[in-house]
Amino acid sequence: MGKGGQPRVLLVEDEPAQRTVLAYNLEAEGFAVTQADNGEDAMVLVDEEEPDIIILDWMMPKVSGIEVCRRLKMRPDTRGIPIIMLSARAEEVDRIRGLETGADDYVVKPYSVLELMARARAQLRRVRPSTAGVVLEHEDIRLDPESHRVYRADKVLKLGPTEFKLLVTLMERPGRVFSREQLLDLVWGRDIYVDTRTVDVHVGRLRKSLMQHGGSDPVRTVRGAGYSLG
Amino acid sequence: MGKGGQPRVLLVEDEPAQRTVLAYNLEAEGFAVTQADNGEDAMVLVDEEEPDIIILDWMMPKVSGIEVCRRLKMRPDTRGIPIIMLSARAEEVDRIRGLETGADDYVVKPYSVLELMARARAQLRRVRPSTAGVVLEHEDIRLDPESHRVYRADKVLKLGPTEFKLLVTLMERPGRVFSREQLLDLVWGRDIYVDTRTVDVHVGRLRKSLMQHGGSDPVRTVRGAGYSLG
DNA sequence: AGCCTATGCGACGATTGTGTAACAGTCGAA
DNA sequence: TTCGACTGTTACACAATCGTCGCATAGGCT
Repeated sequence: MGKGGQPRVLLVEDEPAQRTVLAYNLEAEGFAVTQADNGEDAMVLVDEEEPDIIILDWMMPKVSGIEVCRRLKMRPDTRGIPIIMLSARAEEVDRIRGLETGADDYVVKPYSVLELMARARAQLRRVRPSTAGVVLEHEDIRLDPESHRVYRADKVLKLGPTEFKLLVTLMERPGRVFSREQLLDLVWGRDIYVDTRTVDVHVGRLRKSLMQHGGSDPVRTVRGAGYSLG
Repeated sequence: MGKGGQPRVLLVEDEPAQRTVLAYNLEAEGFAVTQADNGEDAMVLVDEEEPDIIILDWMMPKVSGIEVCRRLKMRPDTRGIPIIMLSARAEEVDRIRGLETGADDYVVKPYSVLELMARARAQLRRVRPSTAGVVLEHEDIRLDPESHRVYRADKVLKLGPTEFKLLVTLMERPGRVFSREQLLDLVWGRDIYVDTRTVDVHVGRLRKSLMQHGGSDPVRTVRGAGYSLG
């Protein structure tokens, strides 16, 4: 996942009608969709877009789906990306071969769109090992991602969802200065159109939340550059 | 159990990417993990490490998972170790054969990591009834999985099946925030397609049931994230 | 100093997430 | 069969939170 927002899916399907329907539904479900209609483009887009998951048609001109799958599963940097293969019923015999090639799941046409979504989400959940278990600490601030709780000097703080994500981001690299654009990317999500000034406001809110029981301001403003923790 | 409280798990999976993700998560969940990428090593490590539980991939080079399972269940000294088999969807037909071979549970890929953890804990609890863990407790709520009964302040509560499963899930990790998707996975099951809002409704019902004799609301809503106990 | 830009902050409607009641469908027991 | 318990979905209301604006203030230049 881009860190913050929509999961990115690369949809590779040569049949335009099917691709469009699928893309529409995926977007309605909150995915950021990149489309390709052949295997060659797909290989390029994998590098450019760094998708979180790939939905791949089996039969395609030029480079077939299974070939794309095989190549991606051989590269160490792309191996981790889950791949869901789509296949027409007639090709069902090749099912085993598909999974052997490294596909993570397999959906036979005609499929239920709901089912495909559910499987896509399942894959994302499987691969993304949540930041669980790691308690972030900085000075007297303690953040537990698992329980979604933030403490300062052993007092529980109350923060909104965006403030929480913002704090997680800052605490993952204390001292590092994040530009407003970077924060928008990391906290809000990649392609979301929001004024960069909004970051200021939320930093302000985060500050207030962090100091709700007293204490000094742990957030540093770097004029002309951005913000950092400490 | 291992000496220091951590349950030891032997993880046998030949695909490095999957093994790594799983190991990471298991360790984050408090397991002591030993890894093997083939059946032969697995057999040796069973003796050397004396794991409390084994997670075993079905398909593997050399000695297959099912073969490892069969051998271990024949030896009197290893028969008692619970084995959870992992299998790709295409091999689902072999399910019966897997359980016949003696596997104690069976998880189909793609699985939710959370679910796998939950099942592993369930197996450990089953094998080790003497150890505290049979009866789940949190504050004044007591849940006895054996008798399927829930008490609060020594009064018996009446809950429906789904409410019960939901409460079990939450009580297995008090404080941890579960997203609606995770709860759907853990309580309803992975290939059931149900609206996430349904979770809200059942949480509401659980709340009412838990407070039917008075008392405060033990379920915490984490806006934008999910629910947790306490 | 004066000027210009970047930032802090309060206030405002708009949006989103959640709680809950109501409803219809399913299932099993009597 | 009829009954009752339970389910998943929907609709509505309310509250939390959001993004933007306006203006005040602070910082960095010449």
